[in-house]
Amino acid sequence: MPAKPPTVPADQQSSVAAIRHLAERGYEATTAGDLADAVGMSRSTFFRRFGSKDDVIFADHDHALAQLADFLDATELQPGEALVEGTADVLRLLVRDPEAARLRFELMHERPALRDRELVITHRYERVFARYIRRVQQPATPDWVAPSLAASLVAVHNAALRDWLRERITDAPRAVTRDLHRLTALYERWLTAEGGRQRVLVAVYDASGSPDAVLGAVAAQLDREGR
Amino acid sequence: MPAKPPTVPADQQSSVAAIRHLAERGYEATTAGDLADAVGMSRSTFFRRFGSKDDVIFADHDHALAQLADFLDATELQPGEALVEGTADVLRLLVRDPEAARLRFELMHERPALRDRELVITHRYERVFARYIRRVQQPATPDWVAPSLAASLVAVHNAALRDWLRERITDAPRAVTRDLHRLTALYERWLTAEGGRQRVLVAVYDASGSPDAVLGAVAAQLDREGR
DNA sequence: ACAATGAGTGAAACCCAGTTTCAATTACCC
DNA sequence: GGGTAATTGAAACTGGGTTTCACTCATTGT
Repeated sequence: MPAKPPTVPADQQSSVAAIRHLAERGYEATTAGDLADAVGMSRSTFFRRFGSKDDVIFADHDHALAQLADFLDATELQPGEALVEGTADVLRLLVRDPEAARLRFELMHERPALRDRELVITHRYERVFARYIRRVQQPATPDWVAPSLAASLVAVHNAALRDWLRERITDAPRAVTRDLHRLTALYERWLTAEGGRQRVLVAVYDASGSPDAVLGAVAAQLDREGR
Repeated sequence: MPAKPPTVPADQQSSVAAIRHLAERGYEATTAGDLADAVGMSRSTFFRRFGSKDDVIFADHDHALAQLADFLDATELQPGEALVEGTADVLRLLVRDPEAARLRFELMHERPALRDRELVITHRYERVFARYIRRVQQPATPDWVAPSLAASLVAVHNAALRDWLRERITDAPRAVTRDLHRLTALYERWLTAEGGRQRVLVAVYDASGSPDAVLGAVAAQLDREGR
């Protein structure tokens, strides 16, 4: 599989038409020639534009991936927040066109080969995440952290997408944001300078105060520590 | 790509021969027919046995995957330990035949398509891990935990394998065991009953005692909590 | 012993995704 | 307008993977 020319936005509509055609007539039953006809170009041009019969199905991933890379390059957010936001943005993009997402999903059930293809495509996100994490992580972070967290981000994203496609959840970006916050919290010590410090809170309180007063004092102390 | 018959051990030698041939003559330059000749069977039989030109390169993964599934089904180890041991065992198996591993590695550099193929194959480990984690995790564990941890296990494994192939480390199983212990520690609260309990230690002590006495009392209390 | 069944193999024809080549068309630019 | 470069289409070609069929050789039942 050779280098594929970058997908221009105009292709987006064509690709939806192609996906629709594939879903209606079946994946195997549709030849590359049929597909080319369906999107209104010659077989040659079809391959030049989309690279392969499979890639037409995942055309928007190119866009989402580029957007993610740009975002991570430019963001000023804290690393944990940046990862959560970046991942949620990708999901938002994929969820924006429910019809395409659902047809893709059906096709992937019909054809395991497409599942594989999707896997490969989503793995490119992993690489982008890992590169970003390596760039922003604390000094002396072990090598395994970046690939490990990157893989988890993609896995959590994919799980949320699946749940949404199966209609187990309705607000996928919200769900993924919640889950990702908990995930990145696990890695906080390598993502933020404060996370690395072991802290001991010594609370000295007036024994004559009420339990509520003690709790209040502890809460105030926790706030001062920053979350 | 249809169902592939399970790889029998006899194929293992054949597959090494095939890999060697591919590495020597180049991937593109070798047709499926050449490969069939190289391993001493007809083109038809070659496809029946290995399913595809790519799969012959990753034939041992079938074995490793089956071994992992059996191990996780049967083990009595604590979940965290089981995951570490299972993953390390897979790595041990892949590292056992350094020549095959290295040739595979070279081929994957030459042909990005093979990288993709490997990705798909290693993803099957993720599913096996996720299923096991879901089975043993604590009640009320959030849904995202199993896929997230499973993906990390595979990622850490792959990172160790890559480091070993690049000769950045010499004892891959040892390195991966160390890293995986740290990884599973992050998820301990969902993997063990003790990890899940939030504990608050309230130490009431005699203000007239020495600091050492206080520390001693605290230490004793911690011991009684188990660990 | 010997048919019958069935699994494994090879040969050949076949399908189709993806590539390559070349000619035709279009767009662009001075 | 004319010349150049990029885009498109047509057609032939390569090779992976499938299918069909015939053949061999165990295994099994009688």
